[in-house]
Amino acid sequence: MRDVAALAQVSLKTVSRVVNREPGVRPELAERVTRAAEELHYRPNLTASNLRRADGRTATIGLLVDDVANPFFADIHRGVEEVARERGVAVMAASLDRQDDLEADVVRRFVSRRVDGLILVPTAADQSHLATELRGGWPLVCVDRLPSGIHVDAIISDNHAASVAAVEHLVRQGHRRIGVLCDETTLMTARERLAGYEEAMRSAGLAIDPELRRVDVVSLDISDSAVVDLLALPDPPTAIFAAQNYVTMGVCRALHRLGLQHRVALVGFDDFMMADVLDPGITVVAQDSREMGRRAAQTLFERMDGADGPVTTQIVKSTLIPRGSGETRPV
Amino acid sequence: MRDVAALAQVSLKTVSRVVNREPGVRPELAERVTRAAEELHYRPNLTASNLRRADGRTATIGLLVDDVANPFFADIHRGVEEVARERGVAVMAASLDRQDDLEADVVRRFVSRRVDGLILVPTAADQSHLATELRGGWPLVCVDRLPSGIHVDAIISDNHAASVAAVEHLVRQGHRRIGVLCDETTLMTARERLAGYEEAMRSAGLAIDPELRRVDVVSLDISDSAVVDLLALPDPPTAIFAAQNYVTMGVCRALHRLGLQHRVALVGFDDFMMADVLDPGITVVAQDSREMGRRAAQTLFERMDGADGPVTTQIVKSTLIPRGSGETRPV
DNA sequence: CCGGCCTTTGACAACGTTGTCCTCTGTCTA
DNA sequence: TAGACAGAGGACAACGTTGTCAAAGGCCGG
Repeated sequence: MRDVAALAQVSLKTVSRVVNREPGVRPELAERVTRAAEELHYRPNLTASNLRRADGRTATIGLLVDDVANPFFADIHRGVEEVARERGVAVMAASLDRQDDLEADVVRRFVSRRVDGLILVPTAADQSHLATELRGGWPLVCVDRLPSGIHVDAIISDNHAASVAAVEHLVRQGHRRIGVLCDETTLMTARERLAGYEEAMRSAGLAIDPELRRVDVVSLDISDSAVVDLLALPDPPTAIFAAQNYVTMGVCRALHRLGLQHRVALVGFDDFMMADVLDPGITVVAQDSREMGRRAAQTLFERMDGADGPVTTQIVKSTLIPRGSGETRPV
Repeated sequence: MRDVAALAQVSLKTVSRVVNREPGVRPELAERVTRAAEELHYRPNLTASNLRRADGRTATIGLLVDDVANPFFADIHRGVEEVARERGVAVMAASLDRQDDLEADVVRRFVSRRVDGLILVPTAADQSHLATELRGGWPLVCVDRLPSGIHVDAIISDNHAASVAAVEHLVRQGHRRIGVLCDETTLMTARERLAGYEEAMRSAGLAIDPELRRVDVVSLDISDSAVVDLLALPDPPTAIFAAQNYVTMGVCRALHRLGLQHRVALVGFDDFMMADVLDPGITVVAQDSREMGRRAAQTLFERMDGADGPVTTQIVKSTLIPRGSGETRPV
């Protein structure tokens, strides 16, 4: 900037004015500055600018998810990015891999970088440690899972209702023994979906057999073998409710390998690619993850802009998409 | 920091020393500073620190891909992140959506933020505009596609060889009319894979029928309808080589809908989830995209650390995984 | 022709850190 | 006991930018 000022024979401040399109510079002078900047390939240093600026904004937000490579979170990421891009805000993404300690660690790092706000998919069982970290109202929005221990805006799916609908759908096909596979119940989504399953079973007057419930299904492989297990029971389930994307995929794999994909019904939570191409097509509860990302970003930006209304929890509706696997009738 | 210094009754510099673990502070004093920092919830301001620091590093790198939600790029992202995390470096990701002008635009933005380096999946047909932007040796590494117009490190797949192998695989099953679907040929990967197809056809003594070649297949839907088109030809192909992940998925969808998945052979470039569960399993050339991301990040960090050896192009080998669809014989 | 006002420009301090260099204290050696 | 020396801590400037304020110049009305 100093060089530009020297070349254009003006003061630093004038260069600053031209670069920031502030009014009150003679067009002729502005032109001279622009040319000098061009010639020297001048690029403003946003870091320094942020430091000095009154609002101290860095035009950067942080996004913390389980895994940026998981299609569900990648879609959220994409939604966040779409909104952020419009405002010229950059997104720093980080994968937490469900490591509780990483959550606090990464948040601290992002705070050190003075991001303007954070979007978090809560991992740890308790987020109260963030309360001190974010005291003084650092904007934070949670997505996918509600945080516990802190009171902030959140965007989540209608986990409970959608799970009830999914299981009712299976009941309607005549299933009475319905298995359920879900992730660790420390996760709010897993708990809600499990609760939805149980409620639907109860209200249909069906027994809740603990044998048919498998929790801590944290990977596609574990899901696969859990299915093998379930189907080896003396009185195996005739239908399965898989409460998450990788879990559903694991069930698919197992059923196909066993050649039971047309015998055992399946409804999965969260849509995934090729679910419609498989035979039978996989009936899923599709979450609009991209929209969740968008809403999270919008909410965050509103808070950053000073919105101080009461904390909200937005629920994004999901849709049951029947494709065949959920319409299989019990033998 | 000023407050911490005041509370601990030391100078700013001493706080700085303690925070950065510089030697030469009495343990007792250091302890006092640490306690004060704790009490005031002091978080160092990395932005200011970067501004002042000798090396001017921001511990941030930029990643520019087509789309962060595309599983292929999401995996690259993940690979980059893994390496970056070890070094405490944050990753800013951005989707370019193949918009040529965005490439220059986003690079400029990242340069303004003074990222320490960039990892780019080249979108525009020509990257020479980056030469001026990055003059003076701003570290840049390209992934997936070679750039043109600039000479920088790159990590790519063995597109040509792997495509030859894929098509030869089909030829070996007895196919003589093999269709090929690929993306826009402005993309280096599409060109290379198409060239591999043609070479394999030629060296097998097979005619290259332009009717069997579809380019500009930029989405799953377009791929789907291209397949319908191809199979409606008077002399349709008995096998298809799909040169990209979404393209392959589109072919799958079309074949399944038409009920021809066991009649028409298929080999796809790039693996995808559920490819092994479909019936038949989809034979693919699997790229190790995560490894590509890792290597890109490693190479970038080496350059950032001052490595000034000759510019390299690393080729990450891909593997043909036979799963059934590629072993279908012609009728 | 003078005083007031508006427009354009620049000088200077400040943002929150760290690099440089200096001072002070205490210890060791001759 | 004096001098050298090492270790600990602080004062100050600087990083690249922007906010504040004042100065300079031109224009207008009286």
